Amino acid sequence: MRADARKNYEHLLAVAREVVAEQGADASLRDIARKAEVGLGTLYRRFPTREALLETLLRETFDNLSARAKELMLAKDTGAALILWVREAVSYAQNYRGVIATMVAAIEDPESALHDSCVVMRAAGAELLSRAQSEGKARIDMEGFDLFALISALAWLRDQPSFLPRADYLFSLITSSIFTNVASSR
Amino acid sequence: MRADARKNYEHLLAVAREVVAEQGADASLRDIARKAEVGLGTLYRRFPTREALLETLLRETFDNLSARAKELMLAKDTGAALILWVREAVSYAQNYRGVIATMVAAIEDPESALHDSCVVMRAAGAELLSRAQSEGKARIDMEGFDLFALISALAWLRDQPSFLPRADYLFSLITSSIFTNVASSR
DNA sequence: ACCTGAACACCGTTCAAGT
DNA sequence: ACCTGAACACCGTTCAAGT
Repeated sequence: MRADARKNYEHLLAVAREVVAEQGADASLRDIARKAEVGLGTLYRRFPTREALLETLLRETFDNLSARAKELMLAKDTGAALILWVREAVSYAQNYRGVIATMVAAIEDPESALHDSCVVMRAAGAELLSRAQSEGKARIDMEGFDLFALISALAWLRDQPSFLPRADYLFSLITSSIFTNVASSR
Repeated sequence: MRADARKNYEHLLAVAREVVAEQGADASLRDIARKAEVGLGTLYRRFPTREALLETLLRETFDNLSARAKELMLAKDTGAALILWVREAVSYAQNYRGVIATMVAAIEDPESALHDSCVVMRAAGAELLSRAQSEGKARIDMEGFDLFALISALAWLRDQPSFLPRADYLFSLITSSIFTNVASSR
């Protein structure tokens, strides 16, 4: 990449990070380009889709979560390690409002730039889950898929201002289901 | 209302119901007016906001849910009655994709046309919840607020195509948290 | 009283024209 | 190689002009 292009790229990313943090994952791309003082086409050249931009913004987050999962695989209390990782995943997602819906869609769409990262993240959670299950610390009918869904629901709840006052309670309520023994569908 | 106005109104509603069922709660209002063969201003005259339109479309749903709650207050198994009502609420929400986010926002916004209906719905659930609680059939630290949040999360999960294959399981998983005894936040 | 649609200020996306 | 911004096809919302 040429030096001037590189500079544009870096600046674009910095501005995008701010704008997305402020306006959410569906922020106006036009607005980002404008605030970065860059032509709209330049943004599209570097990030052909919105997912591509989000993926770059979330790169660090995904790496951190993977590293954290690896660490937590060594923790003594497997149940606590699982919940802690879920909490961190939700907390990261909170940085970019609305990003969770895009991630959920991406995990079933191999074409999405976010696909691979989401799959890796789900796999990391699945490992922590199955380790807890092997010690009887999590219900055995849950799969990595379900854990990803639970994290998504928790992240979505956090995104709703109405629910903010009870966000911590709702987290503990919903995660408590991981420890119930049977599927009481009634 | 004049006869011609009434006719426009009815037709508009019928078309809106179809389009929203198909495209979700954020369907194009322009598209609705176009398909109803009515000027865009006519739609805005009858439904000054998107919430107003959704409220009219959901009128019947809200009434049904209220009636159902009343019936279920007489059921013998208070726990089963609660879960059944939650299931029906989620099922109704499913008719209009994305409507749950609007409802969640509306419940804290007295200006929204959906506000009152959402509050009534939450109150209906709260009654079923507290009846179950009085018999030890639901954890006592839950409030109507939390039940509404749980229903919202369940409805949101159902709206995500990725999660469809495990939707029933996820319902039973998350609702099982209602029966856990303590907040295991770990 | 009611209806219409142009007008305005926004989008996302593409691509011809420039350096 | 890279950048720009006009062009196109869409929005939501308002409101002057018509019946």
